[in-house]
Amino acid sequence: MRRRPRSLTPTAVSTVVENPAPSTAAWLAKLNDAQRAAVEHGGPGAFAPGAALPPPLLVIAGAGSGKTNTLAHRVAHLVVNGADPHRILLLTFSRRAALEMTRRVGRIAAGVPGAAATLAQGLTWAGTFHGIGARLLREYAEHIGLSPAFTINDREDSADLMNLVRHELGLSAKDKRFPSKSTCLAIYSRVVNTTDTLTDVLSRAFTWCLEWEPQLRALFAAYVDAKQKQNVLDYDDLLLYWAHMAAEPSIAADLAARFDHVLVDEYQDTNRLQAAILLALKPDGRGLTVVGDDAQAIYSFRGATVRNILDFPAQFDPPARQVTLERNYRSTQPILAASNAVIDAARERFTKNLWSEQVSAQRPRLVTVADEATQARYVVEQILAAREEGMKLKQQAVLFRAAHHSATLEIELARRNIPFVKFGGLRFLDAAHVKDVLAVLRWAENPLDRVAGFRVTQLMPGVGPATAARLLDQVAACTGAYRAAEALAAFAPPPRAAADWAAFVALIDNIGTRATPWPAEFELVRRWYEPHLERNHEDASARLADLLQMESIASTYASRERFLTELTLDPPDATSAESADPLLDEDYLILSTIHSAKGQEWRNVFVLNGVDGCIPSDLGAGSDEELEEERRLLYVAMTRAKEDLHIVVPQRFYVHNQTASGDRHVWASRTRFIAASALPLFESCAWPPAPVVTAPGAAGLAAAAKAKIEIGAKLRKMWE
DNA sequence: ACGGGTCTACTTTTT
DNA sequence: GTAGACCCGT
Repeated sequence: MRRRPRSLTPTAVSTVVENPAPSTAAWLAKLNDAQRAAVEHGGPGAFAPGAALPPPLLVIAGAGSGKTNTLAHRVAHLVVNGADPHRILLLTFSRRAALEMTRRVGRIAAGVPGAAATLAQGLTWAGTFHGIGARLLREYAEHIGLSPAFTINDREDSADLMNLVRHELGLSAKDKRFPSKSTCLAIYSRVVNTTDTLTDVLSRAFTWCLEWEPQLRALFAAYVDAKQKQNVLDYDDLLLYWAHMAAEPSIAADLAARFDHVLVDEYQDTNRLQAAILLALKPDGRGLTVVGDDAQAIYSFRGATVRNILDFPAQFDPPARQVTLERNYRSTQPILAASNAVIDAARERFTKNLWSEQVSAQRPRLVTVADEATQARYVVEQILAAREEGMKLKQQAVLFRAAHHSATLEIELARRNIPFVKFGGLRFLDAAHVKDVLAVLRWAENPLDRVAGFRVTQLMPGVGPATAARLLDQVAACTGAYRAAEALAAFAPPPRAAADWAAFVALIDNIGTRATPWPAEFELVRRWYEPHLERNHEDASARLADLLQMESIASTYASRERFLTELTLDPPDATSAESADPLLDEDYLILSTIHSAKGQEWRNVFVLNGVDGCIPSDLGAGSDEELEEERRLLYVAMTRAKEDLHIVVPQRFYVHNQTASGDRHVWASRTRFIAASALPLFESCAWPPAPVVTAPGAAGLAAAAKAKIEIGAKLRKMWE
């Protein structure tokens, strides 16, 4: 599980010096010219409330060019020059990035006379678009017809609700298959985030669903209606309500007046809705700074569009100022040369090539191995060898396109007792027992939440969908403050649930009336749940361990509402080898999807499965646009490396059930993004190295290799 | 109306 | 290797 600081407040240092910063600030001396230009944009003058805000600024920051550092310095610069930190809005891509940024700003400010004291109060508005949206919506809820007690559905919950609605509309009729719940949600989400029409989205990305357009439209209308009746929001609503709120004249002025400066990180991965929010907050662009790199845009599947960053300057009159950071401080020149060769082939781009002064004789390695098992052994041995030379496991990372690509490696790591933490892929929160307990808490928080209620009531033996639906209708019909408990007490339980019913009602009554304070409430729920866990699951003890772990996490949140909201918006996104999580100071290897590796760096980086079919993914090679995004994905992976980079190419890998023919081996070739002309930039080798042999033996080997290739071609033909 | 059993179709990336 | 839809016995 991910470890994270629990506080958003930067380290307070009690230096109180009233002097304003000197005009040529010494603390900016370590920045290069371009970085300093970005930091000081708008002039060294005062940014005190009431003063004219600086014009809009776009910072194009190549990989490893000190982007985070530059942004952090800019925030510190604003504060040093009189800006109120409570009136600075800092939007980042992930919660992790927000914490990192807040920490850095605090650290920089600690070294600047006068700034530390101001910043000790904290940068209160730093977070993701979704997280900040949730906070603002709770605050303004009553003005926009929301109850402030709304709960937030994560993707799974949203899909479940979509499914309930789909059944109610009778769309699960079986003569012709209707798109699955997650497909429906994906379509809906894309319409919202791209601000395109349903017709456009269907014909561009979901052509096989075009015939269902009228039904989908009706489904989405009913879905929106259900969310409103139940007082729940999904992820997209956090942006959508915010955007509408910001466009509402009566609220817009108030909202815009709260923030003098708005800074956005990873702007290349924002979508049109997010751009609309920014424009509503800062119509003339004054006070607005966005930072990003179009070469690293990898989230278009989520509705992000690189047009946001490409079109940013011309959006304003006069156009936004643009500063480009091209000097890379992260990687050696050979790693950059190879990365540049990959991204050079991209169709449309506006950053230039990165350069670095860090010389190295070591080119990135392109390692051919026989299969995935050999790939795993190669990676493990290289990692251990590097550790022998003093490189900690934490300074090394293994990156891959899809979460399951690391399965073979994970087994090998476990076998050799190498601790690791994996980012991306399956979530802790997806486990049934975790969802059960969270559903109880969510239902207590919001009795109208039908997905939660549905789940909770069906934990009772003998209660299925029909009984649950009847019960929930009665809950909705009750008008009292604690309607769930009231309806439950009045409900005649099915015979099989009779024995458990009293305890159930007592629990819901207790937590619904907040009779037990948080976090003791969590323990109460967990104890109530234990017998049901044992009844429903074979491996109850392992699952109970998860719940106990969650209980200790719960105690670090101030309230039930905070716990639920934070957990939904920032789920623990890492899993470790054993259920016990590595101690904070223990050394462990990082495994991560490329998407989750964004913004990070390691001394030694391995990229798994550098083959066509993985990067680019078979599923992502559909259109030119998707293919370009896959190329950028490889670029992002490569530019994570500081000193050593290994791209591993298994000649043969295993595919699970992609077709009716079932599981099978596939003969793979090097990813198409590393063109033959780029090969000199790599050190190509095979592993394990071929044994040194005498001349006759070598001839024999050459013949054998030739035979292998012919067989490979034959076997490929079988499937054509 | 529940719930256990079986069949089938599908598996990227995430706030 | 699994989640969801469907069937059927209780």
